[in-house]
Amino acid sequence: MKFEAVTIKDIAKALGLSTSTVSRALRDSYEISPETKQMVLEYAKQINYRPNPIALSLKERRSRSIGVIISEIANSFFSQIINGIESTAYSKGYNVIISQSRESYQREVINMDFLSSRSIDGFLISVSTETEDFAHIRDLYDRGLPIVFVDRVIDSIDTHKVIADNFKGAYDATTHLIKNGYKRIAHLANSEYLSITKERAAGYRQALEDAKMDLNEGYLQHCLHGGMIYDEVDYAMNELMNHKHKPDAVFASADKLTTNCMRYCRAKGIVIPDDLAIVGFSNLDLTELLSPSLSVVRQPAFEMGEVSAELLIKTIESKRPLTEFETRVLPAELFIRDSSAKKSKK
Amino acid sequence: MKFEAVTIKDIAKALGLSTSTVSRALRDSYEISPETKQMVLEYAKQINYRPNPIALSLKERRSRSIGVIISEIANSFFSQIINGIESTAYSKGYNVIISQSRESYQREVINMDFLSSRSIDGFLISVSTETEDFAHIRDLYDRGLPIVFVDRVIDSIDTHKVIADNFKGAYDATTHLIKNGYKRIAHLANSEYLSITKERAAGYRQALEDAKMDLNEGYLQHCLHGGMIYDEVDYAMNELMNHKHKPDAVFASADKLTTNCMRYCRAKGIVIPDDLAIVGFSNLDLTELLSPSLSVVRQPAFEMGEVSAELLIKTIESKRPLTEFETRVLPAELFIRDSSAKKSKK
DNA sequence: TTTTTTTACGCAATCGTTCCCGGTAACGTT
DNA sequence: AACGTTACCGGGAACGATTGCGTAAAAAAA
Repeated sequence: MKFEAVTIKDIAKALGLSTSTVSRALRDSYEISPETKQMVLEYAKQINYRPNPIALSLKERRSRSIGVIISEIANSFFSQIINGIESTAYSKGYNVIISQSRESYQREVINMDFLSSRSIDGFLISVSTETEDFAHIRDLYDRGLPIVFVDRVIDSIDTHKVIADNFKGAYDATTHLIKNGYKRIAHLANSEYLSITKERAAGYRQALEDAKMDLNEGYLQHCLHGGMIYDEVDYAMNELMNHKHKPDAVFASADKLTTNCMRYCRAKGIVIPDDLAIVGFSNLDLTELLSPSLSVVRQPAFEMGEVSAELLIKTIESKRPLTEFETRVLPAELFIRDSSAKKSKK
Repeated sequence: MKFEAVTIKDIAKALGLSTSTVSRALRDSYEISPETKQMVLEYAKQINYRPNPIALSLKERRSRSIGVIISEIANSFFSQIINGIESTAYSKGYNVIISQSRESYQREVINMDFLSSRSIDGFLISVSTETEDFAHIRDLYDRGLPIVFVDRVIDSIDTHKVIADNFKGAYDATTHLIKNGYKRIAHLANSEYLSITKERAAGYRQALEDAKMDLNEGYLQHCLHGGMIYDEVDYAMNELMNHKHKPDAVFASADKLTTNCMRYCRAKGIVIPDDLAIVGFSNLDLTELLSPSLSVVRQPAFEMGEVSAELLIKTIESKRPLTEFETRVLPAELFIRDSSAKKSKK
């Protein structure tokens, strides 16, 4: 099946003009007489002419579409980021093509390869939790393809970056637990490779330090897939709960980590927050409906998407290669609910 | 910024051949000698040649990308559908371009217009709750653009359709409430325009009828935006709870309707399921973490996405316009949890 | 009236690819 | 020797749009 569109040629033929004249008339060139212009414009509107974007892309060697590499859209944080991206992209006439790595390095490489061969003008990337080797990204970067990182950035690649204030978010969350009387605060962390993991762990450490509390290295557990696989959370939580000094609170540093931690507690009969308090990074919009309602650090995902798309499009449309790049840090906010209620004396 | 790709011309020049020969060698044409073929293939691999998809699109008059129109990706049901779509689309070499209507008719029209002018080979559509007039869809359909409906279909347009068994899902959910002792079962329904609304309401009615229970018309409340706006749920629930015979159970027919119904109960101090039992259509993956855990009718969203993408691509790639269309009905499954526990005698 | 300038348009190249026509060898057949 | 086959390859026209350049006619200047 095919559906034939109207071309500039059809207009030219119908009006007895050349294609160049029609093209110029449509672009309102000065060297076309007002009468001709009006005639063309009217006819074009009448037959609902639309310039063929593919022909334009070929001519201008740009596709007006950007590729987005994220772990998965079924994650509130990322779906909100995408909303932000689409918002600015569409307003500037760009298409958005989304591709999910599902926290797999291999899929990330394959997807980027696929998209980059499909004439993408630039990439918006949040690397997978498994990604340790950046050759596939550096490769495209070196060939001059505009790239902007969101959330999970790569320090060694010099380009625009948009992140939340992970350090402060983690610091605030941990400090909140401390103030509410928790003494043994564990950290259920994301993959060690990720920038956000390091930043959040640093905030966690600093909070403990500022409160003159010792960091028990056994309280730090990493999950390579960011909690996407329940078993890794199960393993990590078992490690924590079998510790000789069982923690009384957990600071989880990702959406899935937080919810799967709750799942674990349900399964094991651990009462939140009496047995174990929980605060986690999460952008879920129904944390208050959970049982108990969940205290979270929330990132400004929509804005992050907007800003990163703006920066990417700016890079794409700049005449010459940029040399100055910025890193935008947006605030993360702590929402206190029941899962981290003041510690009960018992 | 721009990044220059290798073209067939570069290969031709480097190897002293014509572009036609190179093209044919790459496509393994019989009229090219094995030696030439190998030479071209080797060199192409060496310099990492990738055919320019845009040039191909122009030539073949197809873009190998499909447009998806849904209400919003931040909804588990739709994000799962998209996963299914991407899964088959990517495996067949198609790009997926997603566009969200956010349950707005106007946005749906604008987005479809935008995408159809961007050389889409076909559409996968789940109409918005507001969509009552189908002219924008019929228009494209009449011009021969392949279209497949998912979930929310339009009866009057003859094309492939993929839906869940809404009637049975609703019937099962309602029957389950009846069996658990609930006598006054209300139905919090989606927009009246939607096909799914009618199908689910029919299942609800049938279940009541089969149980020899009267349908109280006051128990049927519609929400024009499928619960996306809290206030409409608030209004509808107030109508229900102020009914002279206050219902003791609610069957909600959409994801957001269900969760916002819970929100309402929280806000009003209505205890679930003691004061009001709830069963709803939902594809949330953390219904068991809610308080109380939520009984749901779950749709096979991923499969629906897969199947619909398959049907769409089949339509796109068929040589002549199809005349026979199928409607695939996939099973929906009821998961019973605490929100619809057996009615307590009190 | 002649020359110059301006106006308004067409020609053709271009983007990267495919594919319809050729064309030219080197054979084999009569 | 003359012709037909076969194998291989190149030229060039598409696909739809833009754009530099050329140029006819009209207008302005000489």
